[in-house]
Amino acid sequence: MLYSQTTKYCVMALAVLARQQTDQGVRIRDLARDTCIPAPFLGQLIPVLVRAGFLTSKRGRNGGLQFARPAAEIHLADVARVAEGEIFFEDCLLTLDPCDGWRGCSLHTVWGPLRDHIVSFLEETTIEDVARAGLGRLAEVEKDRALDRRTPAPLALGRQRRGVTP
Amino acid sequence: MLYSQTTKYCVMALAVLARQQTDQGVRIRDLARDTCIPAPFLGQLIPVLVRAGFLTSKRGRNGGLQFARPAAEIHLADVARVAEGEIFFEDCLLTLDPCDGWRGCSLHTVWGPLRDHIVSFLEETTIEDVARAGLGRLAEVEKDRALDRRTPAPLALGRQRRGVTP
DNA sequence: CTATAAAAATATATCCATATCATCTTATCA
DNA sequence: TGATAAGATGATATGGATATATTTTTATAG
Repeated sequence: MLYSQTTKYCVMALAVLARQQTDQGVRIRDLARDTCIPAPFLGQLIPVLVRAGFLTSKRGRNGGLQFARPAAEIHLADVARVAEGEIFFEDCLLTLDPCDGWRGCSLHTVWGPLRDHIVSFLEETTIEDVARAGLGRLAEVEKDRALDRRTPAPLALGRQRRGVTP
Repeated sequence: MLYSQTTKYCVMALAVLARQQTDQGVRIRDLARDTCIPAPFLGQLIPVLVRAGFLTSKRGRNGGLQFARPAAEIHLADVARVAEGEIFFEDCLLTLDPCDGWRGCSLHTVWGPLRDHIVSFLEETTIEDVARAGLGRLAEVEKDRALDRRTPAPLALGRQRRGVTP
């Protein structure tokens, strides 16, 4: 995976929250249910996202989560920086020169362009992009599921991995 | 990291080996020294690369490692498939629709192009590319090191991470 | 002011990639 | 054939990411 499960959880949580945003706060418990992130684990991710300035949280009755700034201003790169650390962006995929780490890496001509491409993607894509991109396809997915219910899929060709998120 | 440390070790080992290839076999011990991969760990990676058909190994005196096929015919994607499994290529970075894994993922329009780009890179880049790409820069790196020895670097600005390979 | 609902904090457990260690097997040379 | 040099194998240790459970703090309704 390009980045860790934890980072992915953060992206998912923020994107799903962006869809549910109202003037009411959203409870961690509900967000966990809607994202299928283990609730206690999400509960320990949230304070990180709050401290990072993405969210505000309010305790007590009628508490919950809200965005501290618009989802359109939160980029995947921001999330990755918080969840993976700055090191993530300095990563070298192809280090060759022995024992000298990225500094001595002589392969930036090979790896560099792809790396730039990846970083651009993370810098340009916002949580709102993620939240909205799905909407167009949701109906389609629903139709798909309805079909599934009527005509069972053929055995073990395609579709086997349903539900698996590696 | 795009792929795991183990995969990176495999790529490094193969690339360094491609540079040292003679009619003699190369010893695991020496390859470990030249790549700075922990020797016992490399010793357990090698049989995997042998079984995958990248290398041949010969035991006993005058034994060692050799390529089973030209380094120019081994692609990074082949190595990743062996070290990470096929799942690696089906990975979804942005799964949003709750509890449905990659199949229900509605974000392929966002993530798909980058993903294709990454896979193409892995499919097109060979071990020989990696092995040769560095050669042009080696002299430069050597000069750099010589300079370092004469004029100590300023404290804690830049260069701090020398030797770190995240 | 008290009960309650919520997030925050803390401590602990689990799992997997990574790494190490000890032993076994094989091939060659003297 | 015995000694040695090499890779193969299997058991075990470690660390960090992931996950869970428990307790503490805070805010609000009533």
